[in-house]
Amino acid sequence: MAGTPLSRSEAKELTRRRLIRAGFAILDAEGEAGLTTGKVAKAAGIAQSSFYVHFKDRHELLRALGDQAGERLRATMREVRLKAHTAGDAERHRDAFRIPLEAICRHPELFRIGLRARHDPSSPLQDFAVQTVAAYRAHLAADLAAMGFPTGTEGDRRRLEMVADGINALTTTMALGHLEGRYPDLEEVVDVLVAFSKGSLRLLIPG
Amino acid sequence: MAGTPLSRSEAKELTRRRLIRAGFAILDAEGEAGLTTGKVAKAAGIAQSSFYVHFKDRHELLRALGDQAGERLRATMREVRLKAHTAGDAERHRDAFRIPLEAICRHPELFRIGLRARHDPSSPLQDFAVQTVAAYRAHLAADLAAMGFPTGTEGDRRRLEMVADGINALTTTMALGHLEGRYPDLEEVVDVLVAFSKGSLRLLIPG
DNA sequence: TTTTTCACCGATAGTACTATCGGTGAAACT
DNA sequence: AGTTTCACCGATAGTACTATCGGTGAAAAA
Repeated sequence: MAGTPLSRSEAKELTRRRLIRAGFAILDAEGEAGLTTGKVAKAAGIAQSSFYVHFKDRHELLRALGDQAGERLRATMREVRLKAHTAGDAERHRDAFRIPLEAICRHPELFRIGLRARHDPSSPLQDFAVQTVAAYRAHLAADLAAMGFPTGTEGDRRRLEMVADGINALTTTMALGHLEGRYPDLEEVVDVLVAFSKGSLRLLIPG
Repeated sequence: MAGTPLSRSEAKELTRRRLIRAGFAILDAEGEAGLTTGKVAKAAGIAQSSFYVHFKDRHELLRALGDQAGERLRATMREVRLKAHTAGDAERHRDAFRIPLEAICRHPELFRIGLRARHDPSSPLQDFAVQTVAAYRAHLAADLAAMGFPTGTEGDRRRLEMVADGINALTTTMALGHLEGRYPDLEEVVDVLVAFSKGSLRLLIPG
């Protein structure tokens, strides 16, 4: 190992990153109840009391983890979406399903944390998780609107939201099944998602 | 109030029921982290220490709540399924979606507890929740098989499971949206579920 | 009536955690 | 060089909870 002459601020930043990394690992393995200042600090190689050099309190670590999870997910989505642009047009439809799937599979721990927090009223991350899902649902609905599906009446828009909500839930569920090893072939998962969505989109066609 | 001359065992049973009822309320409102022996006991009107007259420890209460939740859900499903038998054949398909929806809406707190536990590794209810979902998925897949969809190859069976998994997720999501007030019309929810499933079932048809 | 049982109580030991405090040594200024 | 800063440490006060214990009075058994 090259002796790394870290400046003080660099060393501090490194420790903070270690705390965040340990926080994600513990959150994923043991849930929010298992995330204590002592455990994170120990996993990051510092004393429990030194935790407070980096975070005001336990709550602030959770907020930081939530923010970072959202940021990473957005970044992964963006990155993986770039590949879609290079694909042929016939593949575009399948890509619309494969991209979120890949984003989820890239960082399953973030995904699981969000899933858990969403239904946990004792979690400080609940609002964040609910908002993230709502934003994704709205994003998907907007994409469908851009594809030409009607949005004239309030009923139209609600239908669009329901379909978006459904597609989101399906993607989530299939990704979970894939991660658990039940659906090993990602292309087959895309097949199923495409089939489900074809039925729902037919509902949106006017007349 | 008629002075109720309860026998000792009747009084004990009543207290136990009060503890369970309080347990459900707290679990739904504050999550598993908020469910302490002190809070349940207080809500049931007894001292914290008296909690241990009825349960060996906190864990045993959670097990009891899990068992009872499963039992109640099964009972509700059975009850609501009886209505389907009286309906005309044209309505049978829609009933297949409406029945689980109504079962969920009848006891949303049990449903939310299960949803939360499923993704929480720190929850003693996790195994129970995961098994419940797996059982429901298998049940649905068996129903589809009975409807004549192919189950010859392992691939066929996996497809069937994926579709069942998807329908389950959609039902869950739509019920949640309905409970949150986003999809107030349950018949419209059924419309959307039918549309989604039509697409997926087309995938299962051989050829 | 007398005795036993037991659901409930208050008190408390034990545990696990949060957050604060004063001290320390090396890095970063002057 | 001397001085200051500060990331880290161990110790600890404070909090919230779990689970146990001996005591009490009314119901149940004798």
